[in-house]
Amino acid sequence: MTDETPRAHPVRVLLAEDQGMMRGALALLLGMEEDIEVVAQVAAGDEIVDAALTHRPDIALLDIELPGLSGLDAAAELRERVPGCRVLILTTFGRPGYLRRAMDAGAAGFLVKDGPVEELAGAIRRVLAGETVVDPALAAAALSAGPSPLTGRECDVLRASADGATVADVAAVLHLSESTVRNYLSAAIGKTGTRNRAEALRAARQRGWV
Amino acid sequence: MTDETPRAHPVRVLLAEDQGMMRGALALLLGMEEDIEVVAQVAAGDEIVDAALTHRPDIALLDIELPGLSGLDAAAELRERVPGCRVLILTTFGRPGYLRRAMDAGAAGFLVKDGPVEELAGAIRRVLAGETVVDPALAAAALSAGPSPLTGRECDVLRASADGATVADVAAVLHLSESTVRNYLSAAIGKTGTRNRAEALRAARQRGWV
DNA sequence: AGATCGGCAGGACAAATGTCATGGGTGCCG
DNA sequence: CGGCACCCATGACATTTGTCCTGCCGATCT
Repeated sequence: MTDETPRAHPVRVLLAEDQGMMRGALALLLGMEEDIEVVAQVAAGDEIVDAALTHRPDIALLDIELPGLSGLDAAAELRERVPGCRVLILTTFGRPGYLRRAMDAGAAGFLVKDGPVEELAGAIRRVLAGETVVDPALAAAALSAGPSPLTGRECDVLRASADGATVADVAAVLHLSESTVRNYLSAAIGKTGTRNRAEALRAARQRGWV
Repeated sequence: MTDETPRAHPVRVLLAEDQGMMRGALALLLGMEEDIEVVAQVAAGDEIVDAALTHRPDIALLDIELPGLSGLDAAAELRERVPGCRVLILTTFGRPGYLRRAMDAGAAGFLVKDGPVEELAGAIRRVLAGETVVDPALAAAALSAGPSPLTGRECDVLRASADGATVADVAAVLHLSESTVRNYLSAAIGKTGTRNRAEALRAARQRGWV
């Protein structure tokens, strides 16, 4: 609660990452920095907001693929309920669509795990200084991808069609008629410019439309 | 250079991991241990053997999903060409089939990235002491899965059917007739006890049959 | 030599999938 | 109010996919 000059106390960081080894390694790594302190670590998306409310971090470092709640959804919720906390997304996949959705969710930065570790602490400091940290190449790709042309239902059906689920399966899960499911699927295939569900799902994921 | 008690020199470790952040963090982490020295880091599977030949590590810490050559294939090659080097597999996915194939490839240990970081250094020491390090629950699952009933061609066709490739696509890639492709696919679906290619591929992957 | 297994292919058939046209219902916006 | 987009549903249709049966070839084992 005592904030005075630029950097009175170390940056308080919340770390959300499901892989134990990665989480531990990152925490150790960040802990070695003079001006950074990892105040909370969580392994599931639905623990993020609670942890942020109790530990009041300056920055939340969020993975996207998390059990419970996606890091992107958690980011959106953080913006509302813990406004003082900036969000830095740290993810395996540099999909253009992820970046788009991260920005929509109010993230202040977007890092891929491919980069060197040294980038991380720097990105945290830059985000805290008010900068928006994004890989320029990725930003370009995200812009060229455009917004999603898929309707909500088309998304649902596409998602439910993963892993070899049949039309009947999807219809049962979503309480739709089989005809309707096929219609949505056909629409999604058309909009993605692909030849079948599998390709459509792949394309939609790639562009962040699901 | 300074020899003390148990070991004359620190354990020489080769680290193969494609995610830069993970690789860097692990290297830093292991480097902090007194008795461990990371002598080489590579990001691609096809660099592993070369690096091992030049740096002569005691242990190779290998991810499975790597560009170029899979960590499992690299492990098999290491056993042949760098016999003094033990292999410890470190992977995201605790699929039973991965474990099976790792053991077939002559790995001395199998760790999942989910576990705590502290496990890692301990596992390295235990492997070096001659132990075989495997998660017991995973070992049980691997045994219950049984060996692959799929023939070589059935595997090929299944793999080529990923991501929505059509029968015609697969036939073209593998230089087969469409009838033949459908026959293999049908056989694979039957042997996996599934309903279509997508499920068959999923099941086969899960059990390590591809 | 005969039996067996795997690779390869063709045909015939049923089931699942994808396409299209059509229509009704809702809510939103100009 | 009239469009407009989205949701949901039918029915008809072409295409793709999955199943089954048959057959040929070569390698391997007994």
